[in-house]
Amino acid sequence: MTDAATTVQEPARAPGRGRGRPRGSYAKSEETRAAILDAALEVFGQGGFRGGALRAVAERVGMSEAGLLHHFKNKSALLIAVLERRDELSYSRVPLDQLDGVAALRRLVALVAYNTTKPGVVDLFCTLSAEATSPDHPAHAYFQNRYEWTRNSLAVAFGKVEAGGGLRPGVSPAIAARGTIAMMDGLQVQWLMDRSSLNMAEELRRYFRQISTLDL
Amino acid sequence: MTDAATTVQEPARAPGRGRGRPRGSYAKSEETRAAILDAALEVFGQGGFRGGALRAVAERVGMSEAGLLHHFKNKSALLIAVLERRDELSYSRVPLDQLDGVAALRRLVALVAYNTTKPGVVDLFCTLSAEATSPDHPAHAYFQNRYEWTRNSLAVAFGKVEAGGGLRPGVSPAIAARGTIAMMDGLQVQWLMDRSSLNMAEELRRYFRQISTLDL
DNA sequence: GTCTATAATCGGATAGAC
DNA sequence: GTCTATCCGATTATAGAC
Repeated sequence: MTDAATTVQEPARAPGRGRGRPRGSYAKSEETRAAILDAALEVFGQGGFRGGALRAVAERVGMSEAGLLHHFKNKSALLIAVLERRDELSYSRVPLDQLDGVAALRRLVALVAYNTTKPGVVDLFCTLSAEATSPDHPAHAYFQNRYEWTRNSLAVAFGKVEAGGGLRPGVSPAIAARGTIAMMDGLQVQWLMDRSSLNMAEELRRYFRQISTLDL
Repeated sequence: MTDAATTVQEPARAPGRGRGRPRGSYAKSEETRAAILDAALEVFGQGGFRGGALRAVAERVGMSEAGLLHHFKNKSALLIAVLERRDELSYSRVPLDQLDGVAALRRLVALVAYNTTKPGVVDLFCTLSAEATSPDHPAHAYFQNRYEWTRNSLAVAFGKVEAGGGLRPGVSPAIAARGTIAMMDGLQVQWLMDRSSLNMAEELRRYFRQISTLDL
Protein backbone atom coordinates (compact mmCIF):
# COMPACT_ATOMS: atom_id res chain seq x y z
CA MET A 1 0.00 0.00 0.00
CA THR A 2 0.89 2.36 0.21
CA ASP A 3 1.53 4.74 -1.66
CA ALA A 4 -1.38 4.66 -3.35
CA ALA A 5 -2.70 5.65 -0.30
CA THR A 6 0.26 7.28 0.71
CA THR A 7 0.00 9.53 -1.64
CA VAL A 8 -3.04 11.06 -1.22
CA GLN A 9 -4.93 11.89 1.76
CA GLU A 10 -6.59 14.81 3.14
CA PRO A 11 -4.60 17.01 5.38
CA ALA A 12 -4.74 16.02 8.97
CA ARG A 13 -4.09 18.11 11.98
CA ALA A 14 -1.28 17.25 14.26
CA PRO A 15 -2.18 17.48 17.90
CA GLY A 16 -0.63 20.31 19.75
CA ARG A 17 0.32 22.16 16.68
CA GLY A 18 -0.92 25.67 16.28
CA ARG A 19 -0.29 27.98 13.41
CA GLY A 20 3.28 28.07 12.42
CA ARG A 21 4.61 30.93 14.43
CA PRO A 22 7.45 30.54 16.86
CA ARG A 23 6.70 31.75 20.32
CA GLY A 24 8.59 31.46 23.49
CA SER A 25 10.25 28.09 23.63
CA TYR A 26 7.81 26.53 21.25
CA ALA A 27 10.13 26.96 18.31
CA LYS A 28 12.75 24.65 19.72
CA SER A 29 10.10 22.17 20.68
CA GLU A 30 8.67 22.11 17.19
CA GLU A 31 12.11 21.49 15.82
CA THR A 32 12.61 18.57 18.15
CA ARG A 33 9.23 17.14 17.25
CA ALA A 34 10.10 17.31 13.58
CA ALA A 35 13.40 15.55 14.19
CA ILE A 36 11.62 12.81 16.10
CA LEU A 37 9.11 12.35 13.32
CA ASP A 38 11.86 12.04 10.75
CA ALA A 39 13.61 9.40 12.79
CA ALA A 40 10.39 7.56 13.51
CA LEU A 41 9.58 7.48 9.82
CA GLU A 42 12.64 5.43 9.12
CA VAL A 43 12.36 3.20 12.14
CA PHE A 44 8.71 2.35 11.54
CA GLY A 45 9.42 2.01 7.87
CA GLN A 46 11.96 -0.69 8.44
CA GLY A 47 10.32 -2.63 11.20
CA GLY A 48 6.72 -1.61 11.10
CA PHE A 49 4.98 -0.58 14.30
CA ARG A 50 5.63 -3.77 16.23
CA GLY A 51 9.19 -4.15 15.05
CA GLY A 52 10.16 -0.53 15.41
CA ALA A 53 11.49 0.25 18.87
CA LEU A 54 11.17 3.61 20.58
CA ARG A 55 14.72 3.07 21.64
CA ALA A 56 15.83 3.09 18.03
CA VAL A 57 13.98 6.32 17.39
CA ALA A 58 15.46 7.94 20.48
CA GLU A 59 18.97 6.92 19.49
CA ARG A 60 18.65 8.51 16.08
CA VAL A 61 17.45 11.77 17.51
CA GLY A 62 20.13 11.63 20.18
CA MET A 63 17.92 11.64 23.22
CA SER A 64 16.51 9.25 25.79
CA GLU A 65 13.27 7.35 25.49
CA ALA A 66 11.79 9.32 28.34
CA GLY A 67 12.72 12.55 26.64
CA LEU A 68 11.03 11.36 23.50
CA LEU A 69 7.87 10.44 25.35
CA HIS A 70 7.64 13.97 26.60
CA HIS A 71 6.66 14.97 23.08
CA PHE A 72 4.41 12.05 22.28
CA LYS A 73 2.25 10.34 24.85
CA ASN A 74 3.09 6.86 23.69
CA LYS A 75 4.25 4.78 20.78
CA SER A 76 0.87 4.72 19.08
CA ALA A 77 0.55 8.48 19.20
CA LEU A 78 3.96 8.79 17.61
CA LEU A 79 2.98 6.48 14.80
CA ILE A 80 -0.19 8.35 14.05
CA ALA A 81 1.69 11.64 14.08
CA VAL A 82 4.17 10.27 11.55
CA LEU A 83 1.39 9.12 9.25
CA GLU A 84 -0.53 12.36 9.48
CA ARG A 85 2.57 14.39 8.75
CA ARG A 86 3.25 12.35 5.63
CA ASP A 87 -0.29 12.88 4.51
CA GLU A 88 0.02 16.62 4.81
CA LEU A 89 3.10 16.58 2.64
CA SER A 90 1.55 14.18 0.14
CA TYR A 91 -1.61 16.19 -0.10
CA SER A 92 0.27 19.38 -0.72
CA ARG A 93 1.98 17.60 -3.60
CA VAL A 94 -1.05 15.89 -5.04
CA PRO A 95 -4.38 17.34 -3.92
CA LEU A 96 -6.25 14.54 -5.58
CA ASP A 97 -9.68 15.94 -4.98
CA GLN A 98 -8.86 19.34 -6.41
CA LEU A 99 -7.27 18.28 -9.64
CA ASP A 100 -8.76 17.86 -13.03
CA GLY A 101 -8.93 14.19 -14.11
CA VAL A 102 -5.95 13.95 -16.41
CA ALA A 103 -3.83 16.13 -14.19
CA ALA A 104 -4.52 13.89 -11.20
CA LEU A 105 -3.25 10.81 -13.02
CA ARG A 106 -0.17 12.60 -14.29
CA ARG A 107 0.65 13.89 -10.84
CA LEU A 108 0.17 10.43 -9.45
CA VAL A 109 2.72 8.99 -11.82
CA ALA A 110 5.08 11.81 -10.98
CA LEU A 111 4.58 11.20 -7.30
CA VAL A 112 5.43 7.53 -7.66
CA ALA A 113 8.57 8.48 -9.53
CA TYR A 114 9.43 10.88 -6.74
CA ASN A 115 8.79 8.27 -4.08
CA THR A 116 11.31 6.04 -5.76
CA THR A 117 13.91 8.43 -4.44
CA LYS A 118 12.50 8.21 -0.91
CA PRO A 119 12.51 4.53 -0.01
CA GLY A 120 11.83 5.26 3.61
CA VAL A 121 8.38 6.59 2.85
CA VAL A 122 7.49 3.74 0.55
CA ASP A 123 8.68 1.32 3.16
CA LEU A 124 6.62 2.97 5.84
CA PHE A 125 3.31 2.75 4.07
CA CYS A 126 3.89 -0.62 2.55
CA THR A 127 4.78 -2.28 5.81
CA LEU A 128 2.18 -0.46 7.84
CA SER A 129 -0.76 -0.90 5.57
CA ALA A 130 -0.25 -4.64 5.71
CA GLU A 131 0.26 -4.59 9.45
CA ALA A 132 -2.74 -2.34 10.02
CA THR A 133 -4.93 -4.91 8.41
CA SER A 134 -5.48 -6.36 11.88
CA PRO A 135 -8.48 -4.75 13.55
CA ASP A 136 -6.57 -4.18 16.76
CA HIS A 137 -3.64 -2.39 15.19
CA PRO A 138 -3.27 1.21 16.41
CA ALA A 139 -3.43 2.50 12.85
CA HIS A 140 -6.26 0.30 11.67
CA ALA A 141 -8.96 2.96 11.66
CA TYR A 142 -6.51 5.42 10.20
CA PHE A 143 -5.84 3.23 7.19
CA GLN A 144 -9.46 2.34 6.71
CA ASN A 145 -10.28 6.02 6.45
CA ARG A 146 -7.32 6.64 4.20
CA TYR A 147 -8.30 3.95 1.76
CA GLU A 148 -11.87 5.09 1.68
CA TRP A 149 -10.90 8.67 1.07
CA THR A 150 -8.36 7.79 -1.59
CA ARG A 151 -10.77 5.48 -3.34
CA ASN A 152 -13.47 8.13 -3.44
CA SER A 153 -11.18 10.91 -4.57
CA LEU A 154 -9.72 8.76 -7.30
CA ALA A 155 -13.19 7.72 -8.41
CA VAL A 156 -14.12 11.38 -8.76
CA ALA A 157 -11.00 12.01 -10.81
CA PHE A 158 -11.76 9.04 -13.05
CA GLY A 159 -15.33 10.28 -13.32
CA LYS A 160 -14.00 13.41 -14.97
CA VAL A 161 -11.93 11.29 -17.32
CA GLU A 162 -14.98 9.24 -18.18
CA ALA A 163 -17.00 12.38 -18.88
CA GLY A 164 -14.41 13.28 -21.49
CA GLY A 165 -14.69 9.84 -23.04
CA GLY A 166 -11.27 8.87 -21.76
CA LEU A 167 -12.16 5.55 -20.14
CA ARG A 168 -12.08 2.33 -22.15
CA PRO A 169 -15.30 0.36 -22.50
CA GLY A 170 -16.19 -1.72 -19.48
CA VAL A 171 -14.15 0.40 -17.09
CA SER A 172 -16.07 2.47 -14.57
CA PRO A 173 -14.61 5.16 -12.32
CA ALA A 174 -15.06 2.97 -9.25
CA ILE A 175 -13.32 0.03 -10.87
CA ALA A 176 -10.50 2.22 -12.06
CA ALA A 177 -10.07 3.68 -8.59
CA ARG A 178 -9.87 0.32 -6.84
CA GLY A 179 -7.59 -1.04 -9.51
CA THR A 180 -5.24 1.91 -9.40
CA ILE A 181 -4.80 1.66 -5.66
CA ALA A 182 -4.26 -2.08 -5.85
CA MET A 183 -1.72 -1.66 -8.62
CA MET A 184 0.21 0.97 -6.72
CA ASP A 185 0.27 -1.04 -3.54
CA GLY A 186 1.28 -4.22 -5.27
CA LEU A 187 4.02 -2.61 -7.30
CA GLN A 188 5.58 -1.31 -4.15
CA VAL A 189 5.89 -4.74 -2.61
CA GLN A 190 7.72 -6.08 -5.63
CA TRP A 191 9.87 -3.02 -5.84
CA LEU A 192 10.88 -3.11 -2.20
CA MET A 193 11.65 -6.81 -2.46
CA ASP A 194 13.95 -6.20 -5.40
CA ARG A 195 14.40 -2.68 -6.68
CA SER A 196 15.69 -3.75 -10.02
CA SER A 197 12.67 -5.91 -10.73
CA LEU A 198 10.54 -3.09 -12.02
CA ASN A 199 10.02 0.64 -12.49
CA MET A 200 7.01 1.65 -10.44
CA ALA A 201 6.15 4.84 -12.25
CA GLU A 202 6.48 3.20 -15.64
CA GLU A 203 4.24 0.30 -14.64
CA LEU A 204 1.62 2.65 -13.27
CA ARG A 205 1.63 4.64 -16.49
CA ARG A 206 1.14 1.39 -18.37
CA TYR A 207 -1.83 0.54 -16.21
CA PHE A 208 -3.40 3.91 -16.92
CA ARG A 209 -2.95 3.29 -20.62
CA GLN A 210 -4.66 -0.05 -20.26
CA ILE A 211 -7.77 1.36 -18.69
CA SER A 212 -7.90 4.72 -20.44
CA THR A 213 -7.22 6.31 -23.79
CA LEU A 214 -5.42 9.25 -22.26
CA ASP A 215 -2.01 10.31 -23.35
CA LEU A 216 0.09 10.39 -20.24
CA MET B 1 1.81 -11.42 -2.97
CA THR B 2 1.84 -14.06 -3.89
CA ASP B 3 -0.72 -15.30 -2.72
CA ALA B 4 -1.59 -15.83 -5.86
CA ALA B 5 0.26 -18.74 -5.88
CA THR B 6 0.32 -19.06 -2.39
CA THR B 7 -2.77 -19.41 -1.15
CA VAL B 8 -4.49 -22.49 -0.54
CA GLN B 9 -5.47 -24.17 2.54
CA GLU B 10 -6.72 -27.42 3.71
CA PRO B 11 -9.01 -28.18 6.60
CA ALA B 12 -7.27 -28.01 9.91
CA ARG B 13 -6.97 -31.17 11.89
CA ALA B 14 -7.90 -31.37 15.49
CA PRO B 15 -4.79 -31.73 17.60
CA GLY B 16 -5.46 -35.07 19.10
CA ARG B 17 -7.03 -37.32 16.56
CA GLY B 18 -6.64 -37.78 12.89
CA ARG B 19 -6.20 -40.62 10.49
CA GLY B 20 -4.99 -43.74 12.07
CA ARG B 21 -1.60 -44.21 10.63
CA PRO B 22 0.21 -46.45 13.11
CA ARG B 23 3.88 -46.67 12.80
CA GLY B 24 6.45 -46.33 15.53
CA SER B 25 6.16 -42.96 17.19
CA TYR B 26 6.51 -41.03 13.96
CA ALA B 27 2.80 -40.93 13.30
CA LYS B 28 2.00 -39.04 16.43
CA SER B 29 4.91 -36.70 15.91
CA GLU B 30 3.87 -35.86 12.39
CA GLU B 31 0.39 -35.20 13.58
CA THR B 32 1.67 -32.81 16.21
CA ARG B 33 3.84 -31.04 13.69
CA ALA B 34 0.87 -30.56 11.42
CA ALA B 35 -1.21 -29.18 14.26
CA ILE B 36 1.55 -26.75 15.13
CA LEU B 37 1.82 -25.57 11.55
CA ASP B 38 -1.91 -24.97 11.38
CA ALA B 39 -1.80 -22.92 14.54
CA ALA B 40 1.27 -21.02 13.44
CA LEU B 41 -0.43 -20.14 10.18
CA GLU B 42 -3.11 -18.23 12.01
CA VAL B 43 -0.83 -16.62 14.53
CA PHE B 44 1.68 -15.40 11.97
CA GLY B 45 -1.17 -14.38 9.73
CA GLN B 46 -2.57 -12.03 12.31
CA GLY B 47 0.58 -10.56 13.75
CA GLY B 48 3.23 -11.28 11.18
CA PHE B 49 6.51 -12.80 12.27
CA ARG B 50 7.46 -10.13 14.77
CA GLY B 51 4.01 -9.77 16.21
CA GLY B 52 3.20 -13.45 16.38
CA ALA B 53 4.26 -15.01 19.66
CA LEU B 54 5.31 -18.61 20.09
CA ARG B 55 3.18 -18.57 23.18
CA ALA B 56 0.09 -17.93 21.12
CA VAL B 57 0.94 -20.84 18.86
CA ALA B 58 1.61 -23.13 21.80
CA GLU B 59 -1.68 -22.21 23.42
CA ARG B 60 -3.66 -23.05 20.34
CA VAL B 61 -2.05 -26.43 20.06
CA GLY B 62 -2.47 -27.00 23.76
CA MET B 63 1.14 -27.42 24.72
CA SER B 64 3.98 -25.46 26.26
CA GLU B 65 6.45 -23.32 24.37
CA ALA B 66 9.26 -25.67 25.24
CA GLY B 67 7.28 -28.58 23.91
CA LEU B 68 6.72 -26.72 20.70
CA LEU B 69 10.39 -25.95 20.28
CA HIS B 70 11.11 -29.63 20.44
CA HIS B 71 9.59 -29.89 16.97
CA PHE B 72 11.04 -26.73 15.46
CA LYS B 73 14.45 -25.41 16.37
CA ASN B 74 13.35 -21.83 16.68
CA LYS B 75 10.78 -19.29 15.62
CA SER B 76 12.34 -18.64 12.23
CA ALA B 77 12.40 -22.33 11.37
CA LEU B 78 8.73 -22.56 12.26
CA LEU B 79 7.89 -19.67 9.98
CA ILE B 80 9.76 -21.12 7.04
CA ALA B 81 8.09 -24.48 7.60
CA VAL B 82 4.68 -22.83 7.52
CA LEU B 83 5.46 -21.03 4.28
CA GLU B 84 6.88 -24.09 2.59
CA ARG B 85 3.93 -26.18 3.55
CA ARG B 86 1.57 -23.62 2.09
CA ASP B 87 3.52 -23.61 -1.12
CA GLU B 88 3.26 -27.34 -1.50
CA LEU B 89 -0.48 -27.19 -1.13
CA SER B 90 -0.77 -24.18 -3.42
CA TYR B 91 1.31 -25.78 -6.09
CA SER B 92 -0.74 -28.93 -6.02
CA ARG B 93 -3.79 -26.78 -6.63
CA VAL B 94 -2.36 -24.49 -9.26
CA PRO B 95 0.80 -25.83 -10.91
CA LEU B 96 1.35 -22.57 -12.70
CA ASP B 97 4.22 -23.78 -14.81
CA GLN B 98 2.42 -26.85 -16.07
CA LEU B 99 -0.82 -25.28 -17.17
CA ASP B 100 -1.84 -24.07 -20.56
CA GLY B 101 -2.12 -20.27 -20.72
CA VAL B 102 -5.84 -19.78 -20.46
CA ALA B 103 -6.22 -22.54 -17.91
CA ALA B 104 -3.61 -20.91 -15.68
CA LEU B 105 -5.52 -17.63 -15.59
CA ARG B 106 -8.82 -19.37 -14.93
CA ARG B 107 -7.34 -21.38 -12.10
CA LEU B 108 -5.83 -18.25 -10.67
CA VAL B 109 -9.20 -16.55 -10.52
CA ALA B 110 -10.70 -19.68 -8.97
CA LEU B 111 -7.91 -19.77 -6.43
CA VAL B 112 -8.52 -16.20 -5.41
CA ALA B 113 -12.21 -16.96 -5.01
CA TYR B 114 -11.31 -19.95 -2.87
CA ASN B 115 -8.93 -17.91 -0.78
CA THR B 116 -11.73 -15.55 0.07
CA THR B 117 -13.03 -18.33 2.26
CA LYS B 118 -9.68 -18.79 4.00
CA PRO B 119 -8.78 -15.38 5.40
CA GLY B 120 -5.98 -16.80 7.51
CA VAL B 121 -3.92 -17.70 4.49
CA VAL B 122 -4.48 -14.38 2.77
CA ASP B 123 -3.55 -12.65 5.97
CA LEU B 124 -0.37 -14.65 6.29
CA PHE B 125 1.06 -13.84 2.92
CA CYS B 126 -0.11 -10.27 2.84
CA THR B 127 1.41 -9.40 6.18
CA LEU B 128 4.56 -11.40 5.67
CA SER B 129 5.38 -10.28 2.17
CA ALA B 130 5.38 -6.71 3.39
CA GLU B 131 7.35 -7.55 6.49
CA ALA B 132 9.86 -9.63 4.54
CA THR B 133 10.70 -6.62 2.48
CA SER B 134 13.44 -5.87 5.01
CA PRO B 135 16.69 -7.56 4.00
CA ASP B 136 17.25 -8.91 7.49
CA HIS B 137 13.86 -10.56 7.82
CA PRO B 138 14.10 -14.35 8.24
CA ALA B 139 11.85 -14.90 5.25
CA HIS B 140 13.43 -12.29 2.99
CA ALA B 141 15.30 -14.68 0.71
CA TYR B 142 12.32 -16.97 0.68
CA PHE B 143 10.02 -14.26 -0.66
CA GLN B 144 12.54 -13.00 -3.16
CA ASN B 145 12.73 -16.46 -4.64
CA ARG B 146 9.01 -16.87 -4.54
CA TYR B 147 8.36 -13.64 -6.40
CA GLU B 148 10.93 -14.46 -9.00
CA TRP B 149 9.51 -17.91 -9.58
CA THR B 150 5.94 -16.69 -9.72
CA ARG B 151 6.84 -13.88 -12.08
CA ASN B 152 8.64 -16.24 -14.43
CA SER B 153 5.96 -18.89 -14.39
CA LEU B 154 3.26 -16.32 -15.02
CA ALA B 155 5.27 -14.82 -17.85
CA VAL B 156 5.48 -18.23 -19.49
CA ALA B 157 1.73 -18.67 -19.14
CA PHE B 158 1.12 -15.24 -20.66
CA GLY B 159 3.57 -16.12 -23.40
CA LYS B 160 1.26 -18.92 -24.43
CA VAL B 161 -1.66 -16.52 -24.39
CA GLU B 162 0.28 -14.11 -26.53
CA ALA B 163 1.13 -16.86 -29.02
CA GLY B 164 -2.57 -17.39 -29.48
CA GLY B 165 -3.09 -13.71 -30.10
CA GLY B 166 -4.80 -13.27 -26.77
CA LEU B 167 -2.84 -10.31 -25.44
CA ARG B 168 -3.94 -6.78 -26.21
CA PRO B 169 -1.56 -4.53 -28.12
CA GLY B 170 1.20 -3.05 -26.02
CA VAL B 171 1.01 -5.78 -23.38
CA SER B 172 3.93 -8.19 -23.17
CA PRO B 173 4.05 -11.39 -21.12
CA ALA B 174 6.54 -9.87 -18.71
CA ILE B 175 4.40 -6.80 -18.18
CA ALA B 176 1.30 -8.90 -17.71
CA ALA B 177 3.08 -11.08 -15.16
CA ARG B 178 4.30 -8.18 -13.05
CA GLY B 179 0.95 -6.48 -13.30
CA THR B 180 -0.99 -9.56 -12.32
CA ILE B 181 1.08 -10.13 -9.22
CA ALA B 182 0.83 -6.48 -8.25
CA MET B 183 -2.91 -6.50 -8.75
CA MET B 184 -3.38 -9.61 -6.65
CA ASP B 185 -1.22 -8.33 -3.83
CA GLY B 186 -2.86 -4.94 -3.83
CA LEU B 187 -6.38 -6.30 -3.92
CA GLN B 188 -5.65 -8.36 -0.86
CA VAL B 189 -4.64 -5.36 1.19
CA GLN B 190 -7.86 -3.54 0.39
CA TRP B 191 -9.90 -6.65 0.98
CA LEU B 192 -8.31 -7.39 4.34
CA MET B 193 -8.79 -3.79 5.40
CA ASP B 194 -12.48 -3.92 4.57
CA ARG B 195 -13.93 -7.12 3.19
CA SER B 196 -16.97 -5.46 1.78
CA SER B 197 -14.93 -3.01 -0.23
CA LEU B 198 -14.36 -5.32 -3.15
CA ASN B 199 -14.56 -8.82 -4.62
CA MET B 200 -11.01 -10.00 -5.23
CA ALA B 201 -11.78 -12.68 -7.79
CA GLU B 202 -14.06 -10.39 -9.74
CA GLU B 203 -11.49 -7.61 -9.82
CA LEU B 204 -8.78 -9.98 -10.96
CA ARG B 205 -10.99 -11.25 -13.75
CA ARG B 206 -11.56 -7.65 -14.78
CA TYR B 207 -7.86 -7.05 -14.91
CA PHE B 208 -7.37 -10.05 -17.14
CA ARG B 209 -10.02 -8.70 -19.45
CA GLN B 210 -8.22 -5.39 -19.56
CA ILE B 211 -4.96 -6.89 -20.70
CA SER B 212 -6.23 -9.79 -22.79
CA THR B 213 -9.01 -10.69 -25.18
CA LEU B 214 -9.66 -14.00 -23.49
CA ASP B 215 -13.06 -15.06 -22.34
CA LEU B 216 -12.67 -15.98 -18.70
C1' DG C 1 7.68 -35.86 23.76
C1' DT C 2 6.36 -32.86 26.97
C1' DC C 3 6.78 -30.23 31.04
C1' DT C 4 8.74 -26.92 34.75
C1' DA C 5 12.02 -23.69 35.74
C1' DT C 6 14.86 -20.35 34.45
C1' DA C 7 17.99 -17.52 31.91
C1' DA C 8 18.66 -13.46 29.28
C1' DT C 9 16.93 -9.77 26.86
C1' DC C 10 14.14 -6.35 25.25
C1' DG C 11 10.35 -3.13 25.13
C1' DG C 12 7.19 0.46 26.71
C1' DA C 13 6.09 3.44 30.20
C1' DT C 14 6.38 6.21 34.77
C1' DA C 15 8.42 9.08 38.69
C1' DG C 16 10.98 12.53 39.99
C1' DA C 17 15.36 15.22 39.97
C1' DC C 18 17.57 18.93 37.52
C1' DG D 1 12.62 19.71 28.18
C1' DT D 2 15.54 16.25 29.17
C1' DC D 3 17.70 12.89 31.93
C1' DT D 4 18.43 8.83 35.31
C1' DA D 5 16.51 5.22 37.53
C1' DT D 6 13.33 1.87 37.67
C1' DC D 7 9.32 -1.10 37.11
C1' DC D 8 6.91 -4.44 34.84
C1' DG D 9 5.55 -7.35 31.26
C1' DA D 10 6.49 -10.22 27.37
C1' DT D 11 9.55 -13.08 24.53
C1' DT D 12 12.72 -16.45 22.85
C1' DA D 13 15.41 -20.07 24.10
C1' DT D 14 17.85 -23.57 27.10
C1' DA D 15 18.51 -27.23 30.82
C1' DG D 16 17.06 -30.96 32.89
C1' DA D 17 13.39 -33.75 35.17
C1' DC D 18 9.65 -37.08 34.19
